[in-house]
Amino acid sequence: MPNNQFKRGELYSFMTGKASTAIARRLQKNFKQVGIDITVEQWSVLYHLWKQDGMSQQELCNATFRDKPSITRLVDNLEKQKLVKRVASKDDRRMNLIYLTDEALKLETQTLEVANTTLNEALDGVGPDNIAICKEVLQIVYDNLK
Amino acid sequence: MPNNQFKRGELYSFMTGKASTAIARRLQKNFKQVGIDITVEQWSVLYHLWKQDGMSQQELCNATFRDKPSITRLVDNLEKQKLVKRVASKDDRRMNLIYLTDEALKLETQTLEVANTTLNEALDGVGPDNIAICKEVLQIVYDNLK
DNA sequence: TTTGGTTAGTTGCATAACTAACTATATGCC
DNA sequence: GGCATATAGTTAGTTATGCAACTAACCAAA
Repeated sequence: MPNNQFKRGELYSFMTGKASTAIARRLQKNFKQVGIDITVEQWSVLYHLWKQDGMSQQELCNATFRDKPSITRLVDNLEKQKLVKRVASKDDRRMNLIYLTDEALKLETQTLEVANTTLNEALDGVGPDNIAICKEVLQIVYDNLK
Repeated sequence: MPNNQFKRGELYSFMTGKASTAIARRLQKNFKQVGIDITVEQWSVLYHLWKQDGMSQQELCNATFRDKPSITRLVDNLEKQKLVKRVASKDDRRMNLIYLTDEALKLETQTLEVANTTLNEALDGVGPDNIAICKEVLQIVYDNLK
């Protein structure tokens, strides 16, 4: 049973994710502005590798909420840019373990600063309580649908 | 001056829009399931045309928060599927006015039902007050960055 | 009326997404 | 061991996005 009914005008912004598109665009622009030449999607992969280096592609799929072909190509492109290296696992030769290069390790601090700046631009004028509630709602939405 | 500082773990979900990705995927899946053969991006264009038929491509850019090439191609594909027609404006021959076909008019009610269902799936377990706050926050984010 | 700037739309190129089909390796059961 | 099945990753085809460069039409000022 539906717990909410929406008037037609209310559907749209929720369904199309304008806010998250706007954040992604701004983040991309801010990367560019400080001379960081990676896409936001590549950043999302690096983000998880900074937390735990040597993840498999499948683990990156789960972490980034992307499918396998997407990760294959993101890793392809990151490899081209010499930011990661594929290493075949010795335990299970089906698996590639993805390792950061020194180059990529250097990007961590710099990109997190840019991400922080971007988020502050985005949330300017929003109170901390409402940010918390919004995060919570988005988490529930994700859990409901993933 | 930043009004919020984020711990590293808090950045990610906001920046990558997992929730909106999940909603878009589910909406796409639900369209497919009831035999509606359009992409969610095409739906977002039709959505505005149902409200106001005969918009120009530039107006669709503003309404859908997409750039001009994106709209050009979405309209290309919608035209291929015989859901819209480009009509050169008589007042200003640079402009294309985009008109819905009868086929597309029939889709309105059906897709809005699917969208409503999808949103109810997404927001299951979220209280109305929190939904309102979340919408408000996302609107501010959008306004801050657009 | 001509020139220069602006606006509407298109095209080309690179990256990314989803689906489906594929290869290769691993695993479990007989 | 051998076969069926599952898992990890790749490839191919279609759609979509962002950016930059382009054409065509409009408009305003000299």
